[in-house]
Amino acid sequence: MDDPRWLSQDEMRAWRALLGAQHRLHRVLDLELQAALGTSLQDHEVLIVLSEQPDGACRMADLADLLALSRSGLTRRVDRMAGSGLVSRRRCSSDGRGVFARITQSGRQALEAATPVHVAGVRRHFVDVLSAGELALLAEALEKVAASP
Amino acid sequence: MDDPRWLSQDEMRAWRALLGAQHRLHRVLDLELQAALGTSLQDHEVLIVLSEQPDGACRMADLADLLALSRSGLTRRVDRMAGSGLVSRRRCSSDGRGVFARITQSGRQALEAATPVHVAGVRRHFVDVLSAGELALLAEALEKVAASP
DNA sequence: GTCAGATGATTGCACATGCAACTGACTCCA
DNA sequence: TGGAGTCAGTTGCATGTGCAATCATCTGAC
Repeated sequence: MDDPRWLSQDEMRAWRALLGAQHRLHRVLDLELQAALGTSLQDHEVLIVLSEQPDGACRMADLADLLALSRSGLTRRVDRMAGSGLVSRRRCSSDGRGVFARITQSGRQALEAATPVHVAGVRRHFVDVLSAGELALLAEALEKVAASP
Repeated sequence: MDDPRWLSQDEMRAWRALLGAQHRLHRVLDLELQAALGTSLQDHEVLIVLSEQPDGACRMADLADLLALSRSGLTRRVDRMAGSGLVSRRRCSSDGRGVFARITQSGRQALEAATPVHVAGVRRHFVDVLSAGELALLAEALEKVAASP
């Protein structure tokens, strides 16, 4: 129990539950979105983040951080999404190296169409399974984990 | 707030914290294990699960479920690990289609060597960031999420 | 006994990802 | 002004993954 080389029962349970919950949620939400609208959860996440930025645009590096994605991964995802017309690229006027990814009108429409499906999924599989108190504590606890050095 | 088409502030926080925490943990634990011993977190997870099975062996399909991995993904992972001698395959005597994956002696040694590093990482980045009460509640809440239909 | 259908595992293929190397652009100091 | 060092983004390459198709085996009905 106290041996730092091992985890206690509760610690192990919490650890495995975290792994299991995340995997299951990501998977089922992606499938639901695909089935309903043919759009991927990953594209949807890009659209969500961009739609929250001023002017719907964001520098590539910042976007990669917000999405917890590597730079090269983001380059290619933006490639694909630009190909489908969901986002556009724009050079940064003040820094010739920089590029903004920007959500397009078509991207906003796709986002609007997908959001009800996505939110319903998050509710059904996550929010509604928990009480308000559990949710609040979960948020607090996991924010500490995500932010810890 | 009550509009089922949107998430409340707290719900959104909890949701994003879950995504962020999981991604960060998986990434940092994998890097630590790679740096310390050159073994991947994924192989390590296979070894953990197998070592907990009676006789250190498990049917492929069951193992895939326990690891939250697709069947084909598991086939290939076991291929690789068998190549490194960490696990072995054995046909099931009572069902000619079935295959057992079994942890080898070398696999147990690798597991023993990696466990302190892995456990220390889980402690540092997850367990120690939270109180005992938070951990218990987290476990309970996330188990509900992982198990919900 | 045999054949149709179900089941466990594997393979073909396409695709998303990360790391490392690269390119072009910026900064800053001599 | 010019050149070294840094930085943003992209590309080459290797790898890991899932879905669909496939193969071998089992099961049950006749």
